[in-house]
Formats: sequence, structure tokens, C-alpha cells
Amino acid sequence: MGRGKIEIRKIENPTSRQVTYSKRRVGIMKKAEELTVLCDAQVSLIMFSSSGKLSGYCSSSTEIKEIFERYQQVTGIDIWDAEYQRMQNTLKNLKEINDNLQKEIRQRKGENLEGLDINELRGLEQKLEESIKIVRQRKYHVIATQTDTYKKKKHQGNIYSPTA
Amino acid sequence: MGRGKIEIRKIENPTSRQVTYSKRRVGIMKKAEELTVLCDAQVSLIMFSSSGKLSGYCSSSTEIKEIFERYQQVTGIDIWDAEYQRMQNTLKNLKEINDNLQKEIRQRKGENLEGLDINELRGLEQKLEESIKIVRQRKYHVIATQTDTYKKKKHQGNIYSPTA
DNA sequence: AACTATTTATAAGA
DNA sequence: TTCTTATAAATAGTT
Repeated sequence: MGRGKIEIRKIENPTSRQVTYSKRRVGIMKKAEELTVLCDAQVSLIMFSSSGKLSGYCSSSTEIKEIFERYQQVTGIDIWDAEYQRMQNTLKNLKEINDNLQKEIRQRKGENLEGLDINELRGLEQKLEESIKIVRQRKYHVIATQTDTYKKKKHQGNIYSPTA
Repeated sequence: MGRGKIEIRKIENPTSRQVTYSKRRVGIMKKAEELTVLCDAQVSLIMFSSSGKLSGYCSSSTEIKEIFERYQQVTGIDIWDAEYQRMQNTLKNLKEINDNLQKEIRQRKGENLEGLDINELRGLEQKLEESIKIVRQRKYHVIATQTDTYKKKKHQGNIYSPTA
């Protein structure tokens, strides 16, 4: 295609590679346009250079999306399937986790105990006792702290009180 | 490109159009392949002839899907549209619900009580007391039922016992 | 970016 | 479709 035949293999020199890309990019896009017009075809051409730059051609009055949809229809390949599946799985897992959480909460509330045997009930009772213990400790701690604060405030207040 | 210059406009004769399509289809695919190899580019080329026949080229070791995803990323065009959005929302909601459930459970377990004031702590204590009451009632109910069953079985057993 | 010697692509014909 | 071939187009190497 120029001064001397070339082999079709990767151009190692990055500058030459970039130059060739620029030239051929224009060339192939022209070909795509010509094919579209001459043959009344629908064409999509997407290119990423080795440096990651995007160029594209798409037959006028068409969108890439449309072409991909048509591609899907014809090939039967579902481009979105994998991604869709992944999301569905995530959804399923979340729902499962949710269900379990709901179940645990209901049990801790004392709802839905019918399925539990005696040992499970004893375990649940113990857990609740532990929880209530912690809550009570916390409650007393808060009361104590509030009382301290109150006392201090009262004392500070007294400094400026009429009786001081 | 041949015997005499041609204008780039739709070839009206369907046969010639088809012939030209066949030839140029091969040509542009070759160009796509060359661009891929020479310039280390990622290329996708999808063509539909006016009669609806699909041809495509895609850089080796790549899938159309991959190129499409990359295209999406770069352009910001969302090809998934409604379905995707809907799933994303569902996912978001589920995560939120999940978070709240986790929080409630943690509180009922006695973890993470730092944020609660004295009234909230009293409320939680009451809830736990109610729960524990229900669990205990259930426990005694189960014990009673088991004992009944045992008695009945024992009694039935006696029917066939040596002493009967 | 331009130039240009060659190679490639391909239109028309068979 | 496929081949042939005259010509147009593309482009590699160079400036």
C-alpha cells in the first residue's frame, strides 16, 4: 500500500503505530460510509486505538444501540445477559440476607416461635437475657452520667446563684 | 476503484448493489483486521446488508459485548435503560432495608447502644422484656406439650406391657 | 501535514 | 458466485 509491501503484524514503534492508526482510521471510516451509502447497508464501526482513544462510525439515521439490538436479535446472543444475570444474583442474595435478618428479628421479638424446639427456645431466652443485661447496664451508665452532668451544672450554677 | 470513477450514492440496481456489497464487505473486514493487528487496536464492525444479512468483525480475543461495554464507558451512553435502572433502584432499596434491619438487630443484641438516650434505652428494655416473656411462655408451652406426649406414649406402651 | 511511488481495492466485464 | 483486469483509492515511507 505504499513504498514497498508491508507485513500485517503489530508495528512496534509507537509513533509509527499511531501515525498508521490515524491514516487507516480515516480510510476505514470512509469505507464504512461508502458501504452504507452505495449498498444501503447499516454499519457500525467502533475502534479503540492502542492508547485507548475511541473512534466510531455509525450509518446515519441509526444509533449504535439500534445496531446492537439488531445484532442481538439476529445472533441470538444476549449482550446484556451476563450483566443482567449478575445483578439478578446480587438481588437474590440480598433478598435472602434480608429474609434471614427479618426472621432473626421476628424471633428476637418473640414472633414466629412455632418452628423452634425447646433447646432453640432456651438459646433464644439466654440471648435475650444477655441483651437485656447489656441494655440495663447502658441505661444505668447513662443515668449516672446524666446525674453527674446535672450535679456539675447545678454546682456551676450555684456560683452565680443569689445565695452565693 | 475500478474501471472508471464511481459516485458514492446508492446503487439502484439490486443485483449490482448486492455484488458491490459482497466485494466491499470483504474489503472492509480485511481493513478492520489489518487495523487491529498493525495498530494493536480493538475493533468491532457490524454490517447489515440492505437485504438484512448480518456480517461482523471483531478483534480477536475480544467479544462484541466487551467492545460495547467499553464504548458505553467512554461515551457515557447507557444502553441498558429502564430495566437496568429499575434493578439498580431495587438493589439500592434492598440495601437500605438491609441496613436498617442490621441496625435494629444490633440494638436488640445490645450492640451499638451509644447513640440512644435514656428514653430510647427504656423503650428497648421494655421491648426485650416483652420478647423474653413471650419466649418463656412458648418454652413452657413446649415443655408441657412434650410432657403430655411422653405421658401418652408411656400410657400407650403400657397397653402392651407385660403387666397388662 | 504533504508528497508520491507502490500496493490494494474494486468496478465492470466475462 | 468467481476470475480477470484496468483503474481508482489507499497508504508506507519520506520530506
